[in-house]
Amino acid sequence: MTTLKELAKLLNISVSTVSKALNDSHEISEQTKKRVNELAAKLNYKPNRIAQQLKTNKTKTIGVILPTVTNPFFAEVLHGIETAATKHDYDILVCLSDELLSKEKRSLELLSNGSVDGFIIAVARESQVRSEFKHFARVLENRIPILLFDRVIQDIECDKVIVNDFQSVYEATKFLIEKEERSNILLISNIEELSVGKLRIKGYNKVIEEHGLQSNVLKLGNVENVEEEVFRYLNDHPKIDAVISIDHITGIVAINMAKKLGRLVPEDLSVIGFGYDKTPMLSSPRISIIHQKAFDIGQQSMKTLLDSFKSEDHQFMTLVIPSELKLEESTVN
Amino acid sequence: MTTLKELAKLLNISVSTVSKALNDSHEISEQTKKRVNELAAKLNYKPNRIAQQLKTNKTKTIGVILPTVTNPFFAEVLHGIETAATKHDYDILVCLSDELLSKEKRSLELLSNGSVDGFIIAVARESQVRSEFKHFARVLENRIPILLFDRVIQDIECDKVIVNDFQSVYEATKFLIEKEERSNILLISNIEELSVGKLRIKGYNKVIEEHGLQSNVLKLGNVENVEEEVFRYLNDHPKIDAVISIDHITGIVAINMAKKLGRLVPEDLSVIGFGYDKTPMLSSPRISIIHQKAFDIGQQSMKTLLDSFKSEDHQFMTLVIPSELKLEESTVN
DNA sequence: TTGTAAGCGTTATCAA
DNA sequence: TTGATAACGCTTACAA
Repeated sequence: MTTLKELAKLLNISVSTVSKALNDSHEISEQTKKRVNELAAKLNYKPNRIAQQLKTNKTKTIGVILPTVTNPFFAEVLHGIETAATKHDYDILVCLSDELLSKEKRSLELLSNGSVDGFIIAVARESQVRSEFKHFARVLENRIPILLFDRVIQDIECDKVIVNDFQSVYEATKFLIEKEERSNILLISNIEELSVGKLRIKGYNKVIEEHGLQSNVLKLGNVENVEEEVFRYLNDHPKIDAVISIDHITGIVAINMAKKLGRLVPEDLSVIGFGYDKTPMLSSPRISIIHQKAFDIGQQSMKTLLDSFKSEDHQFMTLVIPSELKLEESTVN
Repeated sequence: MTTLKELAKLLNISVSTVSKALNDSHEISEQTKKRVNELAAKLNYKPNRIAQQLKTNKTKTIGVILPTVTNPFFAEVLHGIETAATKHDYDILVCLSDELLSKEKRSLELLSNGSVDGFIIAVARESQVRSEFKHFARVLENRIPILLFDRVIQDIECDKVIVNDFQSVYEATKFLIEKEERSNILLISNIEELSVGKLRIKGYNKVIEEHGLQSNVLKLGNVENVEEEVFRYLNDHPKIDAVISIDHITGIVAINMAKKLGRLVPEDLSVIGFGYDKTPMLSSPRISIIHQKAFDIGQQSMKTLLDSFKSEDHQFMTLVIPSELKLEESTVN
C-alpha cells in the first residue's frame, strides 16, 4: 500500500505538503496539487483508514449485534442498518449472538476497545430470559452509546427503536372479532419468553377480555415438531375459527395444518400472522400478516444513533415504528 | 477510555513497563505485574485496537460483501462466516451490494484502504450479467486477498468455494426420471442469468438429453407475479408430471399452484426445489429439496481465507461443498 | 507556499 | 528489572 511518505519521497516534497495537497488545502499551489494528485492516482494511493481512525479517535464504524440473521426479520433489519450506514459513510461490524448471553457479552467486550463508535443491538433470547443486562450497563459507563431495537430493556437508559407489539396484535385480534365475526380465536406463539412476545400476548388478551371471550394460547417454545403440535391442537379444538400467530412461521403452519384437516381457509378459519415482504407468497392461500417494517426499523436505528453523535447533551428517545395490518382476501373474508 | 499512558502516570512508572507487564513479559517483576494488572482491571483498561492495528499492520478484520441478506441462503452463509470468524478472533465488516455493480465497486474500494486483511465475496447479479470484474482484479493487484463463493468468476484467480450446481440438479432430475418415473419435467428458474443458474439448467438439460426427453424451462427472471406465471404454465401444460425448481421460492409456489389446480402432490406431480434447513416446513406437503449447506459454505470460506494468510506462497484452490438431496415422502413417491 | 514536529496508543529495540 | 525512544500513517499547529 502506498503511503504519504512514499509519495513525498518520489516528489521530493514533505509529507505534510502531500497531505495538504490531497486534502485540497488552500495553502498549497495548484501546480503542486496537480503533481501530487497525478502521482497519487497513478499509484492508486488511498489514505490508510486505521491511521486516520487513530488520529481522529473516530472509527466511523458501528458494531451491530444480532441474535441471528436467518430469521428474516433480523435479516431485513440488517439490510436497513447497512443501507443507512453506507449512506452516512459508516461501516458496520456484525456479530451474531446466536441468542446466547455468552456470545453477546463477548462481542460487546471485544468491540469496546475502540473498535466502534457505537452499538446497535437486539438483545439475545438468553439474556432476556435470564434478565442479565450488566454487560450493557458496563459499555454505557464507558461512554460508548448503544441503541437497542425490537427486544429492548426497560431498565437500560439509551435510545430505543421498537415496534407497537401490543397495539398491533390488539388491533388484529379486534379485527378478527368485530369484522370477521370470530369468537374462538387461537393465539400461537413460539416466542413467548421474549419481551415482544409477552407484549403481543397481552394485546391479544386485552381484546379477548374486553369482549368476554375465552383466551386460547398455544405456546410452542422452540420445539422441533411445530407442525404436529399445531395439527393436534386444531384437531382437538374443532371450534377454533381464527388463528393469530405472533411469529412469522406458525401462521403458515396453521394454514397448512387446517387444510390437512379439511378446514377451509378463510371460510372456516381466518388466519393472521406476523411477517415481512415475501411472507404472504409462501402460503396458499396467501396469509394475512401484521407487517413489521423491518427495513425501516434498521434504517431508523442507524439514523437515530448517528444523530445522537452530533448533539452534545443528547436526550434519549424511544422511537415506535408501527406495524401495518396487511390483509389478503384469501385468509380473511 | 483508559490508556497505557494514564496507567503509567498513576503508577509512576513508564509506559513501556506497563505495556510489558500487561503482556506478561518475563522482563518485569511479579510485583510490578501485579500492581499494573490490578489497576488495569480496576479501570477496565482495554488495549486500543486501532493503535494495535496500526502498529502491527494487521486488522484481524475481513470484509464480507454479499448481494443481499434477505435471501436465506446468504443469511445462512453469513452465519457460517461469522461463526468461523469469531472462532479465529476475527471480526467481519459486512457490506451489501444489493445486487448492484456500483455498490459492490464502492464497498470494495472503500475497504481497500487498510480496513481489512481480506475479502469474502459473492458477486452481485449485475456484475455477473455485465461481466464487469475489473474492480476485483484491482484489489488483487493491491495484494489484498479475495475469496469468492457461490457466484464465482472463471477469469479471476483467487480462492473459491462453490456448490456442485451442475451435479446436484443432474442427479435430482435423474432421480425424477429413473426412480419417480416422470417424463415431463419442468424446470422453473428465477436466477437463470447467474452463473449458478446456468450450471443448474445445464445439469437438467444434460439428463433430459441423455434420456431423449423434452426440455421444459420456465424462466421467470425477477418478476413480481411469480404465482400467476407458474399457475398459468401448469394450467396450459397439463402433462407436466414433475417440477424441479432451482431456487428456494418457486418450488413452494409450484406446490401451491398445483394444489389450486386440483393436481395431487406427489401423486400427479413430484416437486423438488432448492432450500435450506427450514424450507420444507414452509410448504404442505413438505417440499423435497436440494439442500445447500450454506452454513458450511460460510465456515469453509472463512477458514480457507484465513489459512491462506499463513502459508507464504499460497496456491489458489477451489473448494466444492456438495449439496444433499433431501427427500420428503410427501413430495416424491 | 512549503516544511518541521508533535501526537493519536501501541509495541519493540536498545540503553540504563 | 525498568525506561527512553522510535515507529506505524496520518493530521495539524506552527515555523520558515
